[in-house]
Amino acid sequence: MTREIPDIVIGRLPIYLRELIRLAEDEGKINTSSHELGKRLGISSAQIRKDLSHFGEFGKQGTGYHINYLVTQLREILQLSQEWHVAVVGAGYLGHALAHYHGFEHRGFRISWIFDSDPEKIGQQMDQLVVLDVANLEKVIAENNVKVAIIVVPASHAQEITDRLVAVGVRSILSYAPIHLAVPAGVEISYSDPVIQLQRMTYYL
Amino acid sequence: MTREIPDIVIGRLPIYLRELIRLAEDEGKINTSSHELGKRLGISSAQIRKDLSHFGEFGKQGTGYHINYLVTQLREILQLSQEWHVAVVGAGYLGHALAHYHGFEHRGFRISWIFDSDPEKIGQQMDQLVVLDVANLEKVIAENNVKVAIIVVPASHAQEITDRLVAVGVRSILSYAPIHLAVPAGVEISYSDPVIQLQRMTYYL
DNA sequence: TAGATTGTTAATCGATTAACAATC
DNA sequence: TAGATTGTTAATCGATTAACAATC
Repeated sequence: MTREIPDIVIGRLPIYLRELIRLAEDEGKINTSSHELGKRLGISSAQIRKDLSHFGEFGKQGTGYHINYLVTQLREILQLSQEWHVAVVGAGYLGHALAHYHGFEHRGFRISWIFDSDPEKIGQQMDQLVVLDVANLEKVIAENNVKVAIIVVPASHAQEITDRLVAVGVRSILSYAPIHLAVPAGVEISYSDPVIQLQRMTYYL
Repeated sequence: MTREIPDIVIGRLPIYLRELIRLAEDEGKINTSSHELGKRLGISSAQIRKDLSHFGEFGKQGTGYHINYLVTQLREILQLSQEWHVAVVGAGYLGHALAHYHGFEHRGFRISWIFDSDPEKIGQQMDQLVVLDVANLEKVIAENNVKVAIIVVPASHAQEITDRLVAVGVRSILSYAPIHLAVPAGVEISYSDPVIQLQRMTYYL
């Protein structure tokens, strides 16, 4: 019987991973401790050790964690050893920004396709990509066995696009549309709506 | 003694607000219930009632909630009756997308300034705005008593910009830089890093 | 009135933290 | 060895849910 690992724990692993890479690459550190990592992230050292303990024993008493080793382990756990090809749906300003963003590199993802329905945009070059007709969405996704997509279409079209993506096998969706989307069990969805984030903060002003 | 309302409750209020507006504007509904709202958002009706109960009694037994009334109340709670002027720091692709995004309208925010350090970009028109020299950041923020900012600069500059914003009075920051930022108590910070969100989802693939 | 739904209480469930033996 | 830090246990803390009297 495999223990069910809490979602909230999974959600912190990428944060640990990002900071560990920063420690190694930007600061040239070889080792770190749960205390050091926690201090930098505003997370208790106990929580970091507890989170990691769900997956194995990665540290050594007295010396802490070898950063490169822990990075490798976290990448395995999160299935980031391979590179995931990502489809972006919507070639507006935000789709444009995503197509040009280099922050995906070496972090497990590559934007490989971008779709739009506007005849003016279809065929246009965007960074390394050419904007494809969204009419071919199903064909491209299915043929390439795409599992990850980013939705940057208007709210009015987001549910339809979601349904089409899910129907042809996409199982991880990041949506920038300001709307709650319904997805079947087994499909992960994550949202990014700047207004929602700002509205939470104005409460405290 | 005022009850301390959990952060996690505050975080759900904007979600409720967004869906209530959708119910009213897109579907013409006048009333709703915690059950209906919860079903649409994938949240239990008990949680919605409990969350709202922290702030008062907004519903009626038998008939539920009058949507417009609840919307008004939530806007008051979240301090969205006024419009907050927002400074965007960074006029790259993402800053460009934010400047053109119309999703802030009627939701409590207006992008009023955009800054960059690149002489090529300073002076350029972006939607209704002109790109300002980041050297004038402190002056503009202080003179206009700006409390809310969005950071879209490279990770390498994000902490410096954060410190400068905080020093002149900004207290709510939304950062798109892929890095954890240190802020003093009393300053709220929220992050948006698409890679972090994608990495959490690939665990389940 | 009968049916529906609220606001709230108490119980349950789950996450975080403190503490420490083990050990590098 | 002495100091440091892990992984883990138990205690604490906090959030969610079930249930229901009140009442529209």
